Amino acid sequence: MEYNFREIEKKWQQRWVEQKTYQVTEDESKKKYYVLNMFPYPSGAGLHVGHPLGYIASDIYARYKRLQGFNVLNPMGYDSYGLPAEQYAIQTGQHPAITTVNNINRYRQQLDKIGFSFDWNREVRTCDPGYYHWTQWAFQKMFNSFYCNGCQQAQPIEKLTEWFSKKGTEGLDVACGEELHFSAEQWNRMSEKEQQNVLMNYRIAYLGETMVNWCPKLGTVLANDEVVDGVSERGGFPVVQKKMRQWCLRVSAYAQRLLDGLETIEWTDSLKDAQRNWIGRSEGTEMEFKVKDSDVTFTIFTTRADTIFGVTFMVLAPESELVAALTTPAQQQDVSAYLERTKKRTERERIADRKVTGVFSGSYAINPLTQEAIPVWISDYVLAGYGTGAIMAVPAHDSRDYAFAKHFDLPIIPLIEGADVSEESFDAKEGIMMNSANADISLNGLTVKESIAAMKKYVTEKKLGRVKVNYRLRDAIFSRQRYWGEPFPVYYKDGMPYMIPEQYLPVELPEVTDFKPTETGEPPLGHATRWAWDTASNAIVDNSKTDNQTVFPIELNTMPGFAGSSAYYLRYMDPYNNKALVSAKNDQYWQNVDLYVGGSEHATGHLIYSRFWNKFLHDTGFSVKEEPFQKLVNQGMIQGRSNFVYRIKDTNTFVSLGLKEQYEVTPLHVDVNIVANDILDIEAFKAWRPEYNDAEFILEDGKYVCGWAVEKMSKSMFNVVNPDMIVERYGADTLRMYEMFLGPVEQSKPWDTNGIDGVHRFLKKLWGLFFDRDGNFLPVAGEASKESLKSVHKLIKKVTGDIEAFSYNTSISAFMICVNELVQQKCNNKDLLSQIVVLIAPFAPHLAEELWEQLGNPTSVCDAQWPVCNEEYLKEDTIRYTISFNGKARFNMEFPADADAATIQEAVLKDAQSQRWMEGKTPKKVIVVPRKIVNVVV
RNA sequence: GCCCGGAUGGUGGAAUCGGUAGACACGAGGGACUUAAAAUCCCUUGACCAUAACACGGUCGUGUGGGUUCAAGUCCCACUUCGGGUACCA
Repeated sequence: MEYNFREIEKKWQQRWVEQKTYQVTEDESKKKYYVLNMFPYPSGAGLHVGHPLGYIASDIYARYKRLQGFNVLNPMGYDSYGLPAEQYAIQTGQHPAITTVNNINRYRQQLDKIGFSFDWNREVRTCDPGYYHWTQWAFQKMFNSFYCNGCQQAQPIEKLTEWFSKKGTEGLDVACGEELHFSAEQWNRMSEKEQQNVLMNYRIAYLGETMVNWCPKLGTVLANDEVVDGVSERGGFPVVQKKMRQWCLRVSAYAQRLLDGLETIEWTDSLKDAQRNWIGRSEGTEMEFKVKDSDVTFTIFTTRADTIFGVTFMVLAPESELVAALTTPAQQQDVSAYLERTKKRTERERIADRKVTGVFSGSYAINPLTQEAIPVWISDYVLAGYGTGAIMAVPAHDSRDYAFAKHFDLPIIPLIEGADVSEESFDAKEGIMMNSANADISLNGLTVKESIAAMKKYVTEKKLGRVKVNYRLRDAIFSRQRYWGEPFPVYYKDGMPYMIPEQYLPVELPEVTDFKPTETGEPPLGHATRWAWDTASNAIVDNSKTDNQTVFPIELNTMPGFAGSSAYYLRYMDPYNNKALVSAKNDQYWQNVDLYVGGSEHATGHLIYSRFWNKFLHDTGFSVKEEPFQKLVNQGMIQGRSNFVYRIKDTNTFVSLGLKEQYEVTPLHVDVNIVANDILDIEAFKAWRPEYNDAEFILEDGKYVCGWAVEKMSKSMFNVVNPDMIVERYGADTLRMYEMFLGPVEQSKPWDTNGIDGVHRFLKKLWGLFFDRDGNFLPVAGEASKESLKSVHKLIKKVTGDIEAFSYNTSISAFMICVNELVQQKCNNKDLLSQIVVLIAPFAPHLAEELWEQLGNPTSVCDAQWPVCNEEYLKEDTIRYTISFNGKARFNMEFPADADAATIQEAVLKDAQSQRWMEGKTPKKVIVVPRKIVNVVV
């Protein structure tokens, strides 16, 4: 009987649905295991063969864990808010909700064919009001919280107002936008509006005037990680800097905890490094500089306090508030002109040409150690947003300062012995200091590291400044000028934001007919006619009723993509709960994600935001674990493998790859689906496009050989392979196994359908162990042969280890070896074959179910028990040693498995063959590597 | 520039602690079965040398150049090159 995968897969997919095989419930009697994939954005193009890679990998793990007796949560959902649906809506007028649902349905159809063990009963969609209820709720929580630096935790804002009313800002140590100073008295005298304005400086979700990445073409701001090379990640449109009032999340408050948390989770080092770099912790010193002939002082941040004796000028960022204060009347004109010029240059231009520009402010600062007057310059190589927006420049030991000094002909004082600074600066933090002394302190003779420490101490003691830690991590901008996103549950009274009361959430996205910004430049929600909040009736009402008494306009921005994806893993734990994001009970049971699988492109976006979001919820008592994703695996990208044909110039004749050098040819992409093993199906090619109907071919060995290259998988390269097609031709089990067989999960690799036959053959061969050609069922109960026991138990050990290590490709190889051995051994032992079925179940679930049923088991193979390797069967009587001379392998000898090194050594030296290789010399040394090698050094 | 990760046959890729490369699979070549095809099965397949043949054997081989070691794909130093991240972060 043949392996009829089509029938088998259809049968079992149906049965899984009917019997709710993959529905999971909280079960205190079992240990939990939570497997999660990064949920997809359902794009219009559907799935290609690369998308399911991570899902298959995690599905295998989920099924494996279930077979080991864990209660496994393996959910799936959709990140269904986003730009493409909205862009499509703008172009076609089609409502994004409709395209989104269509796309989701298409995804679902495709996913269902692959046989995942997802519990679809727990599906979430970020655009579903029942879901974004909790996104809005979390936002309000953040609005009503501040971050206490002392206790390293978010706390309710009431605690802060209480403090203010008693002590003002005295002794306050909290995360804030700018340092404010007021007394309790002053606070108590403030109007409500003034108080609200002050609180905005401390809230974790706050409205802030910030420089944003504005994309005029998309009409929206973008987060830093949505901007790539100065253009938008989606669409590739130019992005400019613009100051806007935006909702922000005080992610920066969590910088240290985000850093520390990395130590407690099992992620790859490269991913942790990427996050560390993104957070960018840097320990340094803040130092005060007096301005000459003025009572102004300003603060700079430096990591190289040791180089203070080499400061020859100071630089302010053009946007710095100090610029106005330090510009002298004589320099006013030049400075204004410079500021005007830098404003016009976009970030992109600044990075692209990297010209040294700047202007002298006219003021001088006093070096606190040398008392020398040093000029203060203004230049755009100093950023307003980092540190204090002002630096001390040490051209000898900083390449940027060096370039500036050379350009404007400023002095360069070397501070490190032996450093040649005539051509370039010496930036390395190593060497012995010189030229660094005054009456009070000398760094001369110390190493750089010692000097940094010495200066920190000195600066602190002399109150010249303080030791300070800076982070590169910025607050996240949380407003988007878009339609297709979560609306903010916020209304505006007297220009101040107020939260719509929690019990009236969710605030549902209103209908609009136009998805573009309004004519007055407001976001698309400006088109909504029913978008005002009545505080009297607590309901959304018509805009026309806005009266500034009880009815107020609602926020027109929506939330960004990462809002909905930041806590979805918690929602899967309790998706139908309408009282809470997740019940305490379910949260307590599932804890956090044990294994998270997704692309590394989210390293500095989603994976930072959701860690932040979860830490915040943890602080406020809603998530038991501080870290959301315990172990993380990055699956690699599946690239496309394009095929080419070569057309001879100005003809309709195509020449095969091997002969193309003889002609002048143009390579053209050809649909990979009409090419097999790089051989073109000529008839299919002729039929592919009308202009090729009468194409002619120059063949080699009667075949047309195509060229190939690895490129991104995309329609325009004609290299998209659809999983449906593979499933149709080979079956889902073959697809699943082949995707894993292709190489390590973490590695990026091109999709090449060519090798798939091997895996398919393997499944047929496995089937052949159960059924002969006539359809007789072969397995019978009885005693297994010793060698079969060994083959199978070797496999159990290998596969178990490999799955744990996520090394699926080697594990599939092991299956192939084992099945070959069993075929050779003509093994028909029912017991052993049953074990094979369980082992293969995570990889090829449909086939496994079918065989499991044929073996007479009444329940699903999903509820079988993972076999355990019995080491007894693996024991060998004898072990083959490789005997080498001077490191060169010469011959093999067998020894009893329990022979000790001395016995082996002696036997080898006595052996006739050894005598031959030793040529009468006496051996100097004999090394016995247990179970492997005997090396004789002569 | 900085940080991270790679480089192994015609191809995808194997190879715990350093243990004597190329597992497994594809492709290719040859053969068996078949009227034929498909399917299936068997043999060969890193390069070079040796050999009438069978058998046995030799040299070189994991991006390049050095080094450590009885032994290096694996460790160390320098470099080439390809990915990924990040970028005036003081």
